[in-house]
Amino acid sequence: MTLDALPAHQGGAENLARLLARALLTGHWQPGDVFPKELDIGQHFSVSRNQVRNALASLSAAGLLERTAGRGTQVRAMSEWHLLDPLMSEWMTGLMNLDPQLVRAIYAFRFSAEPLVAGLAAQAASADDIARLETAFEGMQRTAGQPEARHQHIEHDVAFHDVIYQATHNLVWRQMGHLLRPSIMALVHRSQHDIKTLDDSLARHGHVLKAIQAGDVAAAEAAAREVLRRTAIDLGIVPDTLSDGR
Amino acid sequence: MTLDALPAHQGGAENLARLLARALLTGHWQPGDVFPKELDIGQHFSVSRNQVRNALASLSAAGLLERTAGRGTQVRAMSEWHLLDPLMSEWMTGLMNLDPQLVRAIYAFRFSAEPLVAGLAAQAASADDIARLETAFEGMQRTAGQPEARHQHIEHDVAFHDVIYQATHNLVWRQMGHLLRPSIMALVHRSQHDIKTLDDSLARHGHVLKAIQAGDVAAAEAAAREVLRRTAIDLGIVPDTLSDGR
DNA sequence: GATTGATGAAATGTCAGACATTTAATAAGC
DNA sequence: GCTTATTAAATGTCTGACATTTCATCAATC
Repeated sequence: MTLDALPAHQGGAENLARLLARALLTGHWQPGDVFPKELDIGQHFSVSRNQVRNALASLSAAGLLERTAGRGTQVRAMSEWHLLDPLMSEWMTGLMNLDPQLVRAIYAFRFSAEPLVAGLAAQAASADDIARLETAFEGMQRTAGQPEARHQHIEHDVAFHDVIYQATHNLVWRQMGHLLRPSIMALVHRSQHDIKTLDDSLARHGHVLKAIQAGDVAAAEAAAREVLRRTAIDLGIVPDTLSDGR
Repeated sequence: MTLDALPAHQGGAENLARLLARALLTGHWQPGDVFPKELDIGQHFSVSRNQVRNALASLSAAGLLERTAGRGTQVRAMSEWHLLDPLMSEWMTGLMNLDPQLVRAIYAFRFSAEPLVAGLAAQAASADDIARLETAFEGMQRTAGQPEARHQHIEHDVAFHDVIYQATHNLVWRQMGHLLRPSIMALVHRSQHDIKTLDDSLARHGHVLKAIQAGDVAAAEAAAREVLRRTAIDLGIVPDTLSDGR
């Protein structure tokens, strides 16, 4: 893989890092491949070696690359990636063509964890949390079925899930919510087609809201599971086969 | 807080980063405090500005610091820390005097998540996973009650928990297992005092092993919950009050 | 002929200094 | 008193040189 296939960049080491990271996340390089050397990258994008080094340092910190003095820079396998690094999360935002294997893994995680999280939220949610959850849900209702408001609808949907993670009032789960944001966004983007599907999805979200309002742990878990089943159907994933290859 | 109270450092930007990170993690600075400037740090530790900048870049990436041109470097609040960043995990390894609030938050997370993880492991564990789990358990048994082998006992204990996360065969949970390693280590260190406690802990671990061997999801969840209850008792944590302050 | 050692090229890592940019405080001017 | 220059101080950036690590090549020696 060469640099020529990549889009131009708009200046700034962060932009360069994002650009290269996205190329890696979408599989433009294979694990074990040698990555272009600093000077070549700098020349190709017309940036200083400093910028390149800063960008590569970020990618290296995220486990996407392995750099060793004298040898060069190598691309690491997906199992080495630091999926929970906030940088990754940022780079993944808006990426619609993520590696399918990665999408499945993240969905599988949510499918196992989110019911539990909803249950914790039902226990720990404050009045503020519930108000935020209601706002998000009303936003989803208001924008449902309006093609011109699709973007807003997705925003509300993602916010709904995020609030649930926040409502656990646990530092670790909260981080998790932030990190999953882009993945959830990507999943939501892929699902939700016709009106019928959308209504069903909306109803299932409503059940989660009601359960959390009532503080009913078991109901919240069950309702969250139903929301994710809906997502799975939309994505064409069979829930029985969620674990990664052995 | 000044730099004078910190230990000397052994060269290398990574060591410097770890040193400063640990000072932050153990509360040597308060949120909002201004952090020493690059040149002062460099002078104090006799390292180049480059090293300092690299170290500070890491701390900044982990959410410990916020750097803004012209103003300086500020210390961020714990809620802003990227707890799931692998760097954090590395910096926390071996730290015995973590902030109590942080210890509680991490334990609360494990208390909620680990039963689920054990259940997933019971579903997905391969023969290799089970073999590793048995090895770890046997190691725990072999070194139990021998004060001179305490370090090894802890290693086996941590390995036991790690294997469970690995056995889910899910990329995200696996990462989680790696990240929690140092925290688990710290928790295990604090617990396990007398023989009686240790025997009880060992028995509870054994139940988890048996359930996973049998592929019994519900039993694995219940057994993992019992292991964590034991830990909670040792730590003096009341499981009912696990959610963070509202 | 195989092993060892010396040499050199090529990559990343480090340093030092100058300069740019941002921010905030201070002084000047109306 | 308010606005606007000026200045100081911090982080950010660039550049060129040098250091270090790694690997390949080739030669020397046994």
